[in-house]
Amino acid sequence: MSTYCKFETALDILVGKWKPVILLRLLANGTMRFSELQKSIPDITKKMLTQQLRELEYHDIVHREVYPQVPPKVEYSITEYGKGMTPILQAMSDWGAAHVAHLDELYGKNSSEGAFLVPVDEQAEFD
Amino acid sequence: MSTYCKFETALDILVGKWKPVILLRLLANGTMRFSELQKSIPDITKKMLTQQLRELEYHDIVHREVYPQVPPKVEYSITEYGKGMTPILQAMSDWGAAHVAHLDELYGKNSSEGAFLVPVDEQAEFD
DNA sequence: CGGTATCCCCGAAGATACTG
DNA sequence: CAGTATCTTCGGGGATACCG
Repeated sequence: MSTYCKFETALDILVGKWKPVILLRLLANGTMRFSELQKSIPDITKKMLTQQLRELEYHDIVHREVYPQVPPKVEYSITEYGKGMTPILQAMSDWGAAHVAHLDELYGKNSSEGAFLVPVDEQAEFD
Repeated sequence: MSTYCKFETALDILVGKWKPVILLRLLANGTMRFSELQKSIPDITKKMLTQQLRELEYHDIVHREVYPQVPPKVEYSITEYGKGMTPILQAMSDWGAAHVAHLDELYGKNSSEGAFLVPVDEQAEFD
């Protein structure tokens, strides 16, 4: 379990191809159904969405509310504890943005060629 | 290049199995030779060490100083720009530590069974 | 609708050997 | 000493099918 560095613990929560996106969606939209999440993240598979959500749930970052009815309905949201992450998330986001600028400065903007194909549509925060 | 989330940029720099450890070593010790780094991180291979260092160098986080002599001598250190990361690193570390406590609270300390086999030896900061 | 269960692939990381 | 070069392994993640 290589526990000689507590800050890798923080990383573990953000790592996994989809966790950042999921977190961002939930923070922006508040409460979302499984299918809403899936629609809002075009390329994710059910398997991945489920898996990442379960990990976030284990860490008490995401809350999973099951409505026992047919057809099933499951809603996800950020826990109160999870909201405590926002400052760090925000800090990382800000630093990331600044860093992109720094890289541009160092290597020139041409390095970001065809990027921004994704239209920035509905990102409420942390872009 | 999936650039719809600038904070993944921040993650990229910390991700990679060894980047956190390397960063911590360099922050703690200031300037280190390649071999010093390798010795201080027992399980890393030359290949991995080189690769991760190069990526950090590209991002202007780590400085690489080559002394043209035989046998070669190469020293690595954190750049001034790189030092600007410390607040976030510190924040993540703190949050990580708190989170470990939170998990203990939720699931009990027994979940950390055999951990801490590594003797905590020389971690100057961010533990 | 909100998931599991399987199978499979590819790229990150390990092992080993060689070099200026 | 500080790396490359090459080969191999391993598991995260994708595709697809099925289920309560």
